[in-house]
Amino acid sequence: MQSEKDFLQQYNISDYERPSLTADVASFMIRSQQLDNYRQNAGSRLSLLLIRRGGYPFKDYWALPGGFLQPDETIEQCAAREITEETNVAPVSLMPVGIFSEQGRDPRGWIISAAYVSVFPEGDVRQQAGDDAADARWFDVRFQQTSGKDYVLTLSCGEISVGAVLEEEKKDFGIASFRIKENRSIAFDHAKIIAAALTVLRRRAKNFEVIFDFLPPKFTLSQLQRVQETIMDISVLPANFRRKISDYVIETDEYDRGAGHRPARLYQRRP
Amino acid sequence: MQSEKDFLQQYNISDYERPSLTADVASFMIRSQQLDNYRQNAGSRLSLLLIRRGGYPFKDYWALPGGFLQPDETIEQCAAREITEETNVAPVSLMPVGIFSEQGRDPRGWIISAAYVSVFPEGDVRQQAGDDAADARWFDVRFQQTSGKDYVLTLSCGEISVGAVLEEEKKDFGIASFRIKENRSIAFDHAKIIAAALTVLRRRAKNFEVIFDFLPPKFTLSQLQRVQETIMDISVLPANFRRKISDYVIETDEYDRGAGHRPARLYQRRP
DNA sequence: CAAATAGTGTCTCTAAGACAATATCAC
DNA sequence: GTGATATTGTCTTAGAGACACTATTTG
Repeated sequence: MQSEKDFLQQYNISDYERPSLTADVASFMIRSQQLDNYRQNAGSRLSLLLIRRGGYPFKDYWALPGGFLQPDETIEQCAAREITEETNVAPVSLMPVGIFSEQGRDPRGWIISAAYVSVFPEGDVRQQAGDDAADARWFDVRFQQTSGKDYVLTLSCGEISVGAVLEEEKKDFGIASFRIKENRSIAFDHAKIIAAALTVLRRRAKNFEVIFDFLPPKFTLSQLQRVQETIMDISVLPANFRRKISDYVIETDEYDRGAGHRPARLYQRRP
Repeated sequence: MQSEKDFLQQYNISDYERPSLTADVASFMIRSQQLDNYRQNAGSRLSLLLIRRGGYPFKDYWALPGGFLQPDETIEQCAAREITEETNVAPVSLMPVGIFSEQGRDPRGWIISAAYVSVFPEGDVRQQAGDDAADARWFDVRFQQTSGKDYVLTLSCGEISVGAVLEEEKKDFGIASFRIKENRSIAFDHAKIIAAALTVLRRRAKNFEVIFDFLPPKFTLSQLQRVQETIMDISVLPANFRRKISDYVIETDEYDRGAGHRPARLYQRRP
C-alpha cells in the first residue's frame, strides 16, 4: 500500500503544463495643485503610475508596474514588492481587482495576471516622480461614462496622453468587467485592468474605506472630502460630509493654519 | 535592430519557474425539508458541495471541487468546468473569492488556487446528490462567530461531520481573511477558503444580489426571504422584506397553491 | 472689510424597523 | 372554525440631502 510520503516522492509537478503568473498594480495618488487665488484651497487630481516599456512586446507603450510571482512569496507580497521597487515606498493599502486570464492577452505566451489597486499618501512619492527609471510617470486620470455602457479613459502627463474607449461587459456582483473598443498606447490588456481598478477604487471610496490612505495621518475634513470628490468625480455639501464622516475620525487639538481663511482642525482616523 | 517579431521568436517562457494554478469552487445550494406540521412552510438549510479525496495528499479528507487551469480556458471557465463535471449542472452564478498563494499550502509543490463561489437553484442538483462519484456530498453549513474574532465552521452530512475553528486575521476592505486554528478532516487550506467564501456569500446576500440564484425563475416572496435568512442566519419581518425587495421583482399572475394556508403569488426577478 | 473656507443647526424627505390588521387557504 | 402564511397599512425613528447661518483667518 502506498503511503502519503511515497506518493509525494513520486509526484512530479512538472508533468503538467503551467502558466506564468504576474501581479500588476494600479497605484493611485492624489496630487494637489496650488491655485492662483491665495485664498482658495488647492485643487486636486487623481493620478496613476505607469511605466514606459523599454523592450518588446509593446515597446514604447505604457503599462502598469508588475512582475512575475516568485516561489517564496504570496501574490500580495509580489504586488507589494513590485510597486515598492518602482516607487521606493511601500503602499499603505492593497486591494484585489481580479484575475485576467484570457487567451492571447500576452504575446509572450500563457501569462496570467492578478491585478491589485494600491494607494499612496500625497507627498510620500512626490520626489520620486520620474527621476529613477525616468520611465515611470504619474498620469492624471479621467474616466467617464459617455453613453450607455461606454466609458472613456484618458491618462495624461504633460504632453503625453494615452487612453482607451471601453465597453462595460457585465456587472454581475458589483464587479464590472470591460472590453477594449479602442486603445491608444496602453500595453497588453492594461486598459481593461485600469478600468476595473477604477471601478473598485470608486466603490471603496464611496463608503469611506480607502480615502484615508490618500492622506497623511493628520488631515482636515476638507482634505478628506476633496479626496472622495476627486476619486468619485462628484461633489457633496461640506455639512453633510462632516456628519457622515464623524464616526470614522477623531479630532486632535491641532489646526492647519496659514491659509487665507479660518484655520481647519486636524483629525485622525478612528481605528 | 531587433523587431518585435524577432524578440518573440527568441523568447522562451519556460526559462522562468512557474506555479501551477487551480480553480477551487465553493458551491452552495439551499435545501428544504418538509416539516411535520402540514400547514407550515418548509424549513431550509444552506449546504456546500465537498468531495472526498480518494488519493494522496489528504486522502480521505474532504475538499472543495477544483482542478488545474488548462491553456485554452480562462480561470472562470475552469471554475465553471470543474463544478459542472462534478454536478452535471452549470452553475447560475460565479463570484470571485480570492487568490490563495501561501507557501506550503499544497504538499505537492507550488500550487496556487483561485477560489470562487457558485450557486445552484434548489432542485437542479437534487437527484445528483451522492450517486455518481459517490464521494461528492452536500454538507449542511454552520458558520458562527463565537468570541471576538473566532469563528466555528461545521459541515455535516448524515453522520459525517467535518469542520474547523478559524480566526479572522484582517478585514481590510470588507474582504475577510482567516487563519485556521483547528481543522477536522478538511483538506489543504480549504477551511480558510470556505470561510472566505461564506463571508462573500453573506455580503452579497445582504443586498439581494445573489439570493435569486438559489431559486427557480418563479418563486414566492416567502421563499426569497427564507433564502436570505438562511444564508445570513438572521430573521426579518415579512412586511419589511417585501417592501425592500419590491424594486427587484415583477409579479406574475400565478400562485403557489396547495399549502395549508393562503396561496402566495409567484414573482420573477426584474432584469 | 472682502473673500474664502470652517463649522453648526435645522428642515424635509426617504428608508428601515416594529407592529397591527386583514385575507385566504387546507384540514 | 382553526392555524398557518400572505399581504397591506401605519407609526416611529434614523439618516441623507439641501440650505441657512455663524466663525475665523489673510491680504
